[in-house]
Amino acid sequence: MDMQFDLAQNGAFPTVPRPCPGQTCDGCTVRDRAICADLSPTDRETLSRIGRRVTVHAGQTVMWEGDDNMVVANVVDGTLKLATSTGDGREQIVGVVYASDFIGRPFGARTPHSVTALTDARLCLFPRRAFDGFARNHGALQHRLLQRTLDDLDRTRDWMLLLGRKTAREKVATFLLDMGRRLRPDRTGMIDLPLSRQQIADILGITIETVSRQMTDLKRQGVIDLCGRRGVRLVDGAALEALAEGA
Amino acid sequence: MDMQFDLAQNGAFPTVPRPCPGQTCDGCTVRDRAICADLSPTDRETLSRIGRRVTVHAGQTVMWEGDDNMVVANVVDGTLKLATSTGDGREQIVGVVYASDFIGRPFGARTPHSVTALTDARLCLFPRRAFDGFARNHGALQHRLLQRTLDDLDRTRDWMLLLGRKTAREKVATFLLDMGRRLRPDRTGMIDLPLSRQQIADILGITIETVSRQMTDLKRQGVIDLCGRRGVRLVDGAALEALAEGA
DNA sequence: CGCTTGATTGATGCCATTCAACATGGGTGG
DNA sequence: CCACCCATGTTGAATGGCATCAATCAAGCG
Repeated sequence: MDMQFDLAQNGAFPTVPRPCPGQTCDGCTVRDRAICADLSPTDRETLSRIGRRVTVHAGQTVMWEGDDNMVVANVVDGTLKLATSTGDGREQIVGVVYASDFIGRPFGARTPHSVTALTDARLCLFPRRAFDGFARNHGALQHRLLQRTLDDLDRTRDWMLLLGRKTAREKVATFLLDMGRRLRPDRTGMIDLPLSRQQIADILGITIETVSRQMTDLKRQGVIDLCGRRGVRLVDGAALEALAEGA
Repeated sequence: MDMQFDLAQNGAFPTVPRPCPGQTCDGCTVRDRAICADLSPTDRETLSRIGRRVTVHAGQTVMWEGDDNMVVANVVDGTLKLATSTGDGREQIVGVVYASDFIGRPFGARTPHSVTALTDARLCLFPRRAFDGFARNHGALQHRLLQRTLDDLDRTRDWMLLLGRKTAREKVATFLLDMGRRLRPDRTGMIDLPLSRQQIADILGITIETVSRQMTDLKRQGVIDLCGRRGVRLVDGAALEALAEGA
């Protein structure tokens, strides 16, 4: 892991990322999908003044598991991973967040898991305590946060079935279908995975070699097509569905 | 699984469990730990009139994965499991709930996972839509629900590390420590597991035989002591901690 | 007592990991 | 622009951990 390196190079997070002050909610691309969507213009303005826009670079870790919980944020742009790891370095990715998602742990003293940027990303960052105070007084915000957390919990629990009970083949097939749903293919049907093999392995709870073998197997079977490191085309979706369920 | 049997015997849930009407919040044993804790007496009274007390028997399934989402509930007494399963019958337990916990999926049309009683249990049951409506208008309730959901999400994500990255030995050790924290031992230090070997296996994502082998191994090492089907004594907690982290 | 259900133990095989070599390709500096 | 390099990905062979199949054991119960 290059976390130590990131830390040395960039310093601990809250003080680090380059702020882009002066930016308001007016041009915000996620304004009506993020948790602030239901706020009145004046409330949104108030919230906006609590926070600030920052950018983080791919590989940079935004929050560390177990640290004092200082900030929460909306993801304006980019992709980040949430992860935990064992004492001896085995890592499990417990979530991947995209534009308009919310990160951090409101109403809690500790950061439950690390947050690391997979791509360059822009965040709308709030000091946690200030955000907590604001949320307590704004039911609409709190309601959206609740909805989002309930959805996250459902998805996370579904993923437990994959981690605990599915074979490597089923895991990879499920993962590819998931990506196919989330990502827009280009005109040839090719999609560009936002994750390395190692990251895929850390999501599925298997090794990088197993990911690679399963992918080439699926290619040999004509179910998918591989192109370069990150390109995949889902040739036979129905077959993938079948394999994902254990056919 | 005897789910089909339960269904045939008792009918689909919402109409089934024997109601115990007339009971109020006054003598409720979980009143100040459940989500209703922060409500004013009059609000609590209102909420109480929306719901009703029911009892369910061990083995009975309260909600079915994928069904229309009709009810939510407070657990007054007993233990229940939340589970999902693959088409071919492999099951993964995604949560275990105890007295004062909340079950069901507010603000959602579908039940995301099944809920089954592990012991006889008493529930304070609410029609989902009515509960949703009440919650929307009561920030205190919604806030507590949010807190609880955030905690659940943290715990669930932690469990993903176990499912995805830990060995059978580590899984069993972690499970036993978790039980040791949650359950009160008797004067000899013995604790009574609320789960069968099959259920433990379904929580840890391994087979019943592997659970059994790991337990007897730990016993041979003098780390734990086994007594009957459900009795365990954690003899050497420090050693267990070490094994849980991969020593 | 037999019957049933749950738990333990044993034998065997397979899938995923591990260790290792090799390929690829994106990026950089000469 | 090409050669080189390092990170990333693929492939191979061997090991081992866990699942599977199956027999035995231990309780509870009619």
